[in-house]
Amino acid sequence: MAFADTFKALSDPVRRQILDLLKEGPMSAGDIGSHFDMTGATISYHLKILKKADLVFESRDKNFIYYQLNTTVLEEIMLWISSLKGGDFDAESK
Amino acid sequence: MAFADTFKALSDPVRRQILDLLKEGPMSAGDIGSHFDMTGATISYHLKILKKADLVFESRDKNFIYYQLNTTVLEEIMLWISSLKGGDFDAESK
DNA sequence: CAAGTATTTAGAACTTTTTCTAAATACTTG
DNA sequence: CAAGTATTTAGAAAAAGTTCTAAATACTTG
Repeated sequence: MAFADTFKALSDPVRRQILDLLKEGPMSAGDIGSHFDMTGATISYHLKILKKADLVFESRDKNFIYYQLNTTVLEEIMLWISSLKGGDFDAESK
Repeated sequence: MAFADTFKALSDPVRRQILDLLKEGPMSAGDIGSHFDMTGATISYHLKILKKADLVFESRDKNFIYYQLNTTVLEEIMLWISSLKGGDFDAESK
């Protein structure tokens, strides 16, 4: 939702790992969970936070809910970070 | 120190605001504190976390401790984020 | 529609983070 | 060195975040 939510969402290692998994493509909640030693309920909690931060979105098919990366918000984060580095983004990348 | 510490450090709004302040240049702990409605002890706590994450470093002069941005770590963060966006950083920025 | 699978929600326990107050340390200068 | 200013440390209280178990919801298919 907001800038602050995105940073909060990214601050947890489990959630970053979930995002890494989703680089490969959409994945059901259950599949995601199978990569962790945690209950499905806990995974669901993390997915909710990622969803709230607009870092993922879901789509339903049959009995599954598939989660997918949403990278649009990352742009904003990159801009903020590069602003710390003293200005323009493109100018720095040679 | 580690990747995870950097994200943790960036997850707090106060700390992000401190980094924003430091864009203008080095600042003493007291000066930084004067921008917030918090005790100096709390500011000191946040500075410690930023320092541990290598996002700032300090230098002493007279009776003051000046804090300064250290942007080198941000590179790593940017790389991780851009990797989520499906690969190369420069290739995406047109 | 009943039974089964997938996922989420609720609520409690535990852990971590943030903040404060009070005291300690560090340095400067008369 | 004493007094003053700047900052940090310690420890406690409060707030926020993470995880679990148990139960609820949602959807699918025989």
